[in-house]
Amino acid sequence: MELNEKQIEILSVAEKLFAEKGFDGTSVRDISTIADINVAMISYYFGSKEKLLEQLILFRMQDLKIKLENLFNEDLNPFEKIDQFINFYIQKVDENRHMYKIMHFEISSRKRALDMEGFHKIKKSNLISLTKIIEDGQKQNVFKKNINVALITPTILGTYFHFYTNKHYFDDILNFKTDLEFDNYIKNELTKHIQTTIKALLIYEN
Amino acid sequence: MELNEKQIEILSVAEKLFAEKGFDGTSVRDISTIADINVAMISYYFGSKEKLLEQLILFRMQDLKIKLENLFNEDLNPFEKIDQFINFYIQKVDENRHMYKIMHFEISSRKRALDMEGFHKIKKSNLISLTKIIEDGQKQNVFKKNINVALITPTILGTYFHFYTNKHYFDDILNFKTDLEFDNYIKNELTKHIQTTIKALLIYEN
DNA sequence: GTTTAATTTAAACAATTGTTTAATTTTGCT
DNA sequence: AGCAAAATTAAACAATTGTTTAAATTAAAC
Repeated sequence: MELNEKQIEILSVAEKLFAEKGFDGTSVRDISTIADINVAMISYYFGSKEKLLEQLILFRMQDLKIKLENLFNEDLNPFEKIDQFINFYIQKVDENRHMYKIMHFEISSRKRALDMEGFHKIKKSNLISLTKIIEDGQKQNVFKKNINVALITPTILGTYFHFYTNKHYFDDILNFKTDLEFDNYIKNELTKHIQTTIKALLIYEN
Repeated sequence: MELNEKQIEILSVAEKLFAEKGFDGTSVRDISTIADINVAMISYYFGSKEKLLEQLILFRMQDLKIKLENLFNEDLNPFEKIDQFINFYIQKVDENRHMYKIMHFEISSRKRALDMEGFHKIKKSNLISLTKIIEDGQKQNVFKKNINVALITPTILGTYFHFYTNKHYFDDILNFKTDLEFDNYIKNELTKHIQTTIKALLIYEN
């Protein structure tokens, strides 16, 4: 489906509102008011509110596709590869935080199950990339054996999301005055924390 | 406010539905139907749907209060204390997974900001307990210096929540056939993973 | 310039929402 | 048993929901 400027504008407004107030907490009139269009245009362009969500997912899916293959050609040691992997991963997720929030906390509880397959496929592809890095490090004897790779992603993404979804709390205990401070903390401290955590886990022997 | 059996039953039904379908995705008629009561009883007992949510939070808040002080009297080394802390923490959170999901992913996006103070207070209290354990380990020279304690909790809770909220995905890649398998995996493998991760982080020197 | 198609609009639609009403039933107390 | 309070009910309420209609406007094609 070809999307014109106006349709993309509507999708962008919807994306922000869905992430902020949830799908059910957002009315089509909310969307139309902020997007400065007539309510009927949503049905006209997308058919329904539900189909608008489906289009939004399809539209953003390409952004979510994180290209990680190029990490292998470079002449980096396994630790540097992990650093780069996490840095790139968090950066991409952070850029698409609205969409990721919708994917994780909205659609998982949908009545009519939406197409999660594309999303799962991307996740699996990223999991394979990570597995390769780790196996590489194991061959070089810098990472330990018996690593459950499937649990690395929950720690990477989980740490990020927990921080992001509890913004108020961390604004409080870390004394952030502006949103920029919070964002910068994610880019620097939090990303570094996640990198350190994963690297530590990969060499730690119980 | 005193709560009778019927009121608690209503709150329990509402809790489950709010966690599953969200606050806005749950109608008072959904609640009344499942709780097998008349719709008007919700207004009669709680005043409104919003106040029902407030009561639910107050009611469950005591369950969320995790008593961690007793961990210090025992004769455990810092690693064992971390293991016990995480084990107890995850267990408590897992028991109250519905409420935690509501607290994290529902209320944070509420228009009329609800009382998050009690919840934040509990979190801060737990953070102090964890800080004591870590400082103890640092004094005994088994943990490294320069640990950002505030980022430990996001990794513990974040890993758990990411796993829990993406149940479908992990059912798929880890081949769980029943909910029990998933639950047992949390109790055993995932908890162990989190324990290992945090202990690794606490000794890892960059 | 006329015609056709695409876009945009205000209004109406039926369904669902949270809440209230007023009547009825049940309960607890003396 | 008699009475007052509490609990429960079906019905109605107004507001909001997503969606459709049919007319009006704009754009494109010839």
